[in-house]
Amino acid sequence: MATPTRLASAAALIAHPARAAMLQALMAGEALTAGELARTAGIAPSTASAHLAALAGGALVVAHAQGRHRWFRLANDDVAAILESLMGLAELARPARRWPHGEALRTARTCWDHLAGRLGVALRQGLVERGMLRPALGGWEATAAGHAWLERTGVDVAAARRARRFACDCMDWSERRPHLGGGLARALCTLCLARGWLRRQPGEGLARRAVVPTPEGVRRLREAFGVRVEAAAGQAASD
Amino acid sequence: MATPTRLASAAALIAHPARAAMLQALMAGEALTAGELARTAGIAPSTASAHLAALAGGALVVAHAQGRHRWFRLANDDVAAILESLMGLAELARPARRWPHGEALRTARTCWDHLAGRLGVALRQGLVERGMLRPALGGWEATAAGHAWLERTGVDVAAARRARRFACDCMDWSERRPHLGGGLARALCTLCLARGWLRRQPGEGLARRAVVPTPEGVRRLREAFGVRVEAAAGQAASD
DNA sequence: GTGTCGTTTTGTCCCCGGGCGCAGCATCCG
DNA sequence: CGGATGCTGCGCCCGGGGACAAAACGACAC
Repeated sequence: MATPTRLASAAALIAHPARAAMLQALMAGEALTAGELARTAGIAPSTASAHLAALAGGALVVAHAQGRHRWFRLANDDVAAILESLMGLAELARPARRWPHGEALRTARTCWDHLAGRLGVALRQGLVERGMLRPALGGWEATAAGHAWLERTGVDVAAARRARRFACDCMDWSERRPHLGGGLARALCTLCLARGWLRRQPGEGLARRAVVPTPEGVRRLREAFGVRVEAAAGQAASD
Repeated sequence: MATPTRLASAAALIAHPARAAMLQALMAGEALTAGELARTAGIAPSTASAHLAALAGGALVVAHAQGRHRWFRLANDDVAAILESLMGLAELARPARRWPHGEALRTARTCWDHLAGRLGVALRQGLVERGMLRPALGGWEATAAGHAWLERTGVDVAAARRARRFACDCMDWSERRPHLGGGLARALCTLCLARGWLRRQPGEGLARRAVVPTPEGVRRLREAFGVRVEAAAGQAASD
């Protein structure tokens, strides 16, 4: 009876609406304070504190005290992958005929530390079609042309190579097709945000995951990656 | 608030000890009746029936009525993959210093429809090292030599190719290294069981997942795949 | 030092999810 | 056709998990 119980308790950490809301917010990739997470989940700070202690105990999040704040973030990308696949499972169980989460989220969002949604899927497709990536053991590696081109574009390829995985497929929960994960995808996401091509949404909770392309971003993404995105038009998720 | 709730309800299906026990039993890959699952989970048939209805509603399992029995099995390999990764998460949270689930389970077991444990990991390593497989888009493909050799060994390669994925890595929860999943892995598992090289454990629950090599199996696995396994020595998991 | 802010601990209350037994229904057996 | 078997729906009961308020604690600012 040992293992089923452990399986159950691992899932139980995610199974609570308030904890799920916090985890969703953390899926944006940034660290958040206990107070922010409490507000996001719509519960009292004391309640949130107990939940966060449970999540930390289950190795789903890690805490980092700084001054009178405590910053929480997801423990690692494995946790993010599990959350995404569970989202996919939920979607599969009740395929919504109407997408209820706001168009912005579907257009472009972050998945832990990389890009997802239509943008993420298109990005992967663009890189592969242009011969920048080729299949490798358990994922993708850069071709010679791809490596040169990435460096020229300003991607920190060296940092990407230090990651556990350079580039791998990560199933997109809304598009049902893979987008790119791993060190390269992280570097790309960082680049787009640093250059101001994409901007994070100010909202809370799930809406926090959405990113919207700036006018310059629309142009650059088309030029650099051959990705067609619309400028910020969709409404943010109502959370 | 829509999506966090859905994430939570998807996880909640797994979060219950009784349901988790049933899912674990189904991870052996065979279909089981409602009564068997009730006994496995140690609950009354009526309770089990309610749980199974919930699992079916959540698209985690599928039911198939035949006579006065109802056979349940996991809905698909995505579900199996999610369950395995949650097991890994649980293991990560509380790394047991002593493996509490019985040696047999760790030596060789099934993971949905393919082989896992030390045997599964060694099998993958053997095939790769001997040049039978090479990396491909999102997994592995057979080399020319590999194809010929697999057919000669009696593996139903044609059936394996019809699967959604021919061969891909599947993280092994106990070994923390990948074993082989996909159509090829399924065919290999089928072969080993059909030829009597491996025999399923008679137990219930988690123990059901264990497979033990017969004396002939030990020899054949070494000859055919270069895999060293011990004959049935470990005790079955106490469940 | 004193006030404020963010977080956690403690205590208390309340609600609902899950347990079983029983009855009902379908199926197979002789 | 009657009895045994397998599964499910209904009703009732119980226990524990999670909610908040209040208070304690530590850190920062002035």
